[in-house]
Amino acid sequence: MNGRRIRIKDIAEKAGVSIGTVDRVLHNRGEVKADTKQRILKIARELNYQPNIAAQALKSPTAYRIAILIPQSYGDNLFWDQHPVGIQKAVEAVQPYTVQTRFYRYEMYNTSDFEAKTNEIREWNPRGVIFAPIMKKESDTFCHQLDDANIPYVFIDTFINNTNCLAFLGEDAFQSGRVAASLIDMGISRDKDILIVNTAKNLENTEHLNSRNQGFLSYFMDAGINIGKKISIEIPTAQADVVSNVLDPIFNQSNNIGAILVSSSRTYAVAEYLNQKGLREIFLVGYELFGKNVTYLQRRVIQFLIGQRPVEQAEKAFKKLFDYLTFNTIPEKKEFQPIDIINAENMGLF
Amino acid sequence: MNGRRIRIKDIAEKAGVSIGTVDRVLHNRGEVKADTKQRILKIARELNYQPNIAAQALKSPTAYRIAILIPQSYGDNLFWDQHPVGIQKAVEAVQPYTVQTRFYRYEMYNTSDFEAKTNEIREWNPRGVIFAPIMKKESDTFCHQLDDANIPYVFIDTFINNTNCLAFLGEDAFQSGRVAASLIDMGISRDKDILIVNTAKNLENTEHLNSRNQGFLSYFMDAGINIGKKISIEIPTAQADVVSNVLDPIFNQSNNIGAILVSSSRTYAVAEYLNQKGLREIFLVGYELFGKNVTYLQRRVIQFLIGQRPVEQAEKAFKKLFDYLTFNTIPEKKEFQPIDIINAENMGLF
DNA sequence: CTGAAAGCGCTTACAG
DNA sequence: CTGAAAGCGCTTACAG
Repeated sequence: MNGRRIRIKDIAEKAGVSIGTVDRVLHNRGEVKADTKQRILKIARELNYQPNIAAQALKSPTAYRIAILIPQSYGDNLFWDQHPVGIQKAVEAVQPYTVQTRFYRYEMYNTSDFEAKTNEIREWNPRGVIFAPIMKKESDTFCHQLDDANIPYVFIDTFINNTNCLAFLGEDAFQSGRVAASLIDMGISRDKDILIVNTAKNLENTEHLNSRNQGFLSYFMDAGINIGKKISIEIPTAQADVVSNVLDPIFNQSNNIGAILVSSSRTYAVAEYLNQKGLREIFLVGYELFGKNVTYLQRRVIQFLIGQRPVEQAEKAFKKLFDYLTFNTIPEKKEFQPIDIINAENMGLF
Repeated sequence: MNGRRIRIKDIAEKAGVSIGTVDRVLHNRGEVKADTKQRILKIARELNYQPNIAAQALKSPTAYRIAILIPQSYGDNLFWDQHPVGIQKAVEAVQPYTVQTRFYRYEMYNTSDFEAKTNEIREWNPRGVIFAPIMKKESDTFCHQLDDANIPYVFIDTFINNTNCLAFLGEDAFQSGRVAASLIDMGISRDKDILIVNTAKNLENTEHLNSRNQGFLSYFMDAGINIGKKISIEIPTAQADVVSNVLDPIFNQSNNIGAILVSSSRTYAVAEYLNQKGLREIFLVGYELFGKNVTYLQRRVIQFLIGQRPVEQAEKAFKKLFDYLTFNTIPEKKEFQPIDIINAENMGLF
């Protein structure tokens, strides 16, 4: 932190060349004799040269174009409205660099809309892309297109294999299933059954809901003490009548269910049901702190929500992409977000 | 984000003056005719002028001196070694500005050492100070000295009233006591007793341990279902023999204790005791994720740790001070950190 | 009270 | 293959 900083000029003097030549070497802009190049690099290393980013930024006020491709909010589910907030924060944080962001929001599970949006992005020709590859096959195609165009991309929320993504920021879904399990295991007695509610339309295409389920079950294989049944069901949409149709047959008869896990952010739909039916003894655990989930957590209909900090997720994704574009920093490939355990007592501070 | 940015030059042209004059007005460096001043300010506002911080930073490589006054680590307790990490991150984040930080670490509860360190700081004459006002009276004195010298300061960890602190970053101690209570309430049966272990030498001087205790008890007044006794005891130091001396009389006889709350980061000391005694049925909750606490959490001797993100705390404190010094941004005065609930399943991701 | 000029460290044409 | 010069937007003496 102390002492005067090394400038290009210092390197140039030591090497007996001009600053232009040093710059060429440092940026690999070629056309430098091999041995002067080596000499300069050696000196730069020895002096531990770090470019002055103020000067760098001052010279290049060209705005980076960054495209962000994420789902629309749908109905009560405002999960995806949190990411833009994070992007905004990250953009402000990289001042004095200027950045131009554009959001492309596709309809969830609508593959043709997804494709339309990816085409718009390619027309815009951004320097980098941040996106949530919820639909595997279509995302794969988009990755290839970006690879061909030499545009780096960062995944958020969901990870898919066998791509050249620069990085991934998201939840360790398997582990978050385990976290949910550990809370339920503690909250209900040993012999009670547990109902697992999945709300996705098409589970195959949403790998991380699967992982949450697997993680949840794995916990009871090695660490949990609960020996009750684990019953999986699916609720296609969050509408009240649909929820009732699925849950009534279970709860209108005698049962041994002590807890429910909702593997997605639509936990409020089940909370609504339990609340109306007066089933307040059920220990309910679900995902994501926002909207109606907050209300039901506060009213202690939901016992715990598992959070994955979507704002921070987007913020970090942007930072990684930006650092790559600006400083050529290769980020750690996979970074998992902390898994937040949130109940009525600590919710206010998130 | 779009369009060309307004520069001083643009304002100067519109006002029919030179850029020097604009600069004088913008920085209140006086000596400008009143009406030109008004004209320039008006234009700057209309054009929504924002200085280019790259250019600003490039011109003034004068490093801000920031002093950080926090306790030393002591024994196994590495809590205060986490804050320097946060400061470091924050300093890197404000590049291209250069900052010179100096850490002054006082011996916990040693008032004369604290005073010695505050004198050293005043000799160094920093632009701002970040400090943990653990000892109320001595901290008060230091605040007055800083006020007189016109040096802004930010509190971390502990808040004290009636000072001119720029901001406070820390835990809502009362609420974190409630969080601990809610976990214990869920983890043990209704009629079990709860032991509250306080480890500070001098509770009066450490207000936030008191607040945690109060919050903990308050939970059982309004939300908790546990009706067992709440027994408070004090353990002066974390040494194994001292811990045994206090706890043996309790656990060597028949008792009804189902859970222990340790109100400080020295939770590991109690975990060590429980582990050695084979008291694995006790539900143990304590504070701070580091060192031996981590080990015992992993081994499920500790059920939950409450965390307050010390790294992030320091990071934010620095940012607030820096933004004030650089951009004159007045921060929100009191900002509470999120209260993290951490168990063996989500600990790995923090 | 005000303007003109130098310079922060870098990058980008341009000239050789 | 290399150097000299201009300029990014601001601040800081200096001259008047």
